[in-house]
Amino acid sequence: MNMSPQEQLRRLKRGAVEIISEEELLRKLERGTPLRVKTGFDPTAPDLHLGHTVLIQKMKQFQELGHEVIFLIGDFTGLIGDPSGKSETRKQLSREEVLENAATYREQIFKILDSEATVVEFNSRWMGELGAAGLLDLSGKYTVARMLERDDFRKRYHAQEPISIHEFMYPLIQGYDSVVLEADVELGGTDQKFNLLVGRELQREAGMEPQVVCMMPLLEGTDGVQKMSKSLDNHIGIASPPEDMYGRTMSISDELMWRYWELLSSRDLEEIEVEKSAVAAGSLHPMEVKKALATEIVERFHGGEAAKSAREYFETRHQRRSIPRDIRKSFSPPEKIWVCQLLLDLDFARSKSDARRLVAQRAVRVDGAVVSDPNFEFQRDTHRVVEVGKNRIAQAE
RNA sequence: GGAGAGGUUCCCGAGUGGACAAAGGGAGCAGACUGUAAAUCUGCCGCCGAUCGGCUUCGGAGGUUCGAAUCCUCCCCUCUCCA
Repeated sequence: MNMSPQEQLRRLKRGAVEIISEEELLRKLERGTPLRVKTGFDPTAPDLHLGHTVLIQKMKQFQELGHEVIFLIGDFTGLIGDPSGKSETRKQLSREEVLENAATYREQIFKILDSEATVVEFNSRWMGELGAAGLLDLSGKYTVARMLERDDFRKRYHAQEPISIHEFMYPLIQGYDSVVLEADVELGGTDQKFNLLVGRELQREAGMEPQVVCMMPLLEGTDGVQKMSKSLDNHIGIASPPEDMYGRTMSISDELMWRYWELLSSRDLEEIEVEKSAVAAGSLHPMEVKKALATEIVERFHGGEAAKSAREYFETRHQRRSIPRDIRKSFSPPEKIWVCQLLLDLDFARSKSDARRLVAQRAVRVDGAVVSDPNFEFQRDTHRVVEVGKNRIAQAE
């Protein structure tokens, strides 16, 4: 794609929270040769969700502009676990697990990126060779005081929480990756700022031109408060079934919806603004706008047909509150079975006690009728569909 | 190495011999209300074919006691100060 450096910069800026620095990026773009754009991913969470796609979309944009995108799987750093999260320690992954996760990653990421044009790297490739001496040398390049500048470390330090020495290695290794890969640009979430900047310093020290860092916002999860993450269960997975994806999108608040539009949709910002004011003026129902958003998202990962049927499913199940024709989950019951046992078998309840509670709370329905007796028996010959709350439904074969 | 403070259910955090399956908050689940919105309100939130009752839980292992999350012993882990 032939585009002036200025125009490229303008496009690349969209959605980015901060670029350090824009001038440097412009200068790099002016060289006219493809830039090496690095983005690192942890190998422990192969289930990508919409939050990740904010970053991946940006990678794609670089790719479309003719730059070389490097998808780095931090299999070595994965052994440490990025300290930015809550979990201090992370279990070690076996070689097989890492490879398996990496394969899942590829599969998911190439729904968005061009697999031909993407370079996939593993940092164990050079970290393995670095050795203990090399690692010591690397750790000599930074000081404890500077490490404690990192917000996360500082907070934990002041809160008198444990910080293991090896956690300090994470930013250093990530920075070293940039040195090895000779990255011109590194993409990351705003939470990566510290690590990204370490890369610049290590490169400078190695006599290289420091990478430009480009930070993308962290997408809030469906709860609208915390960042989207699998462990908080506020995520929308890009591999999750269309109905689920659609439903979860619909459950976000109206305010959050605009954020999703901005960060996830390919629609023009101006167009989004128009809709926003129409909703504010009352001439457009927010639900309709949200449905369009949900449709666009499902479409991207599952195609138009799936998006359409997800919408239908949603309308039947939730808006009309009737039992949809197409139920994903099915089971083959014995002649008769105690409801609580059935709920447990279907994974609709954690335990029989839990199942009993659900019945007591009038959350359980069989063929649309509320079950109020905890001793209720599900009969194969007369019953068909079991529901718990709004989201759990299964039918007998 | 020395001195001190701690480790409680998914998370935070109260509880220092019985009234403790363990306060309170958060998360989660369900119900009401709705646009499956969000917010709000209400209930639930260890397990057991069980509204009684039984069993398992308070870092780990033992012990004292009619009775232990609470007392004692040893061990493991975290933090702080001193070295």
